[in-house]
Amino acid sequence: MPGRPCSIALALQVIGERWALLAIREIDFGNHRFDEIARNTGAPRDILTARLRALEQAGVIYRRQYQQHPPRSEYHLTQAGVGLRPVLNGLRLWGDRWLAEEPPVLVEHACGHPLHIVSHCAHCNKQLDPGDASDWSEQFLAPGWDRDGPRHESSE
Amino acid sequence: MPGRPCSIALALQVIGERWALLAIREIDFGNHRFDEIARNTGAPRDILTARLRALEQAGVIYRRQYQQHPPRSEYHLTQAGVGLRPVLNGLRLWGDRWLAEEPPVLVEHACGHPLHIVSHCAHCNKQLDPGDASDWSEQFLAPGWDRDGPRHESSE
DNA sequence: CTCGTGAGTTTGAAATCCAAACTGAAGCCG
DNA sequence: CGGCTTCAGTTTGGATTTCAAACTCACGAG
Repeated sequence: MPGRPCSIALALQVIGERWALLAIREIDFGNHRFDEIARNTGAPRDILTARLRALEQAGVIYRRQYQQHPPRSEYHLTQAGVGLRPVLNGLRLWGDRWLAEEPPVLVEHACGHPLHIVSHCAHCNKQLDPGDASDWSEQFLAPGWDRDGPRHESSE
Repeated sequence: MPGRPCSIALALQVIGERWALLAIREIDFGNHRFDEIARNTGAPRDILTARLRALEQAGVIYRRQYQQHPPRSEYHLTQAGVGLRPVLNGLRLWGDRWLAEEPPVLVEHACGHPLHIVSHCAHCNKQLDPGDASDWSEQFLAPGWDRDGPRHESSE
């Protein structure tokens, strides 16, 4: 696991694999059972099993047994899982904007209008995004790194 | 490609593969050359080549030759690519919040304070996220679907 | 007794991934 | 000139993952 140390990379280790986010989408949708998740994502069932276990491990979802004997459980989002909604929303909006042929799926905000997210800095309340969180190209670097990779001060 | 029709799934087909988002992160960082991207992501070079080609294909990045003879090109984000920043930010913030041991990497907003994004509905300007774009569990469904999968009205 | 549902597990072939070595084509250096 | 380094890939061959489909086990209904 070389590469720049970075929470994006960290996050992707947890939810970056092929079916993970779709499973989370389904659970967030209210489809808590294995078969529903499998059907609606299209994921192979063995892979889905593996992903769900990994996501549970990572604390993104948890299992609740709703019957034993044939032990059957439902999958639910933890707080961390719910915390992925902004990511899901971001992906959806991006997909709608740049990928969808027909913009079919409209999400409405509680206010009754189609959802269009704008991000603001929580402190100064200014709108974000146009690269305004700039300078992070420097800020972002962990100590011991520069833009060209790890800095080798003396030995090593 | 079964599974629910959905722009999240669409988006993931483009940027859902293992190294895609990290490559985009690097390019957004200002590292436009192949070797830098390879180094900073840790991706195998052949895979990276494939991903970059796919992303170019998808219109997320474009190549600009900066010399011929040994043809060498730089990678840049298209508008669609820049449009992924909210997703990148979302992932970063989520990773920082739920995954990072030490919250090491602080990104500063232009206002000089640490970046903390809040999302607002562009129309009513209310803050979003706590599942407030609710009801999408219904809104989200494409025609011909209900929560349990495709609806079979008559034939088919 | 047979069928259907639900949540997996097993299987074996096919697709991917990967690290490391290799390939030109310059450019720099003494 | 002869040799080293940079850059952007390609090639290689083995390891790992993915996948669809079939199978399992334990009910519950008809």
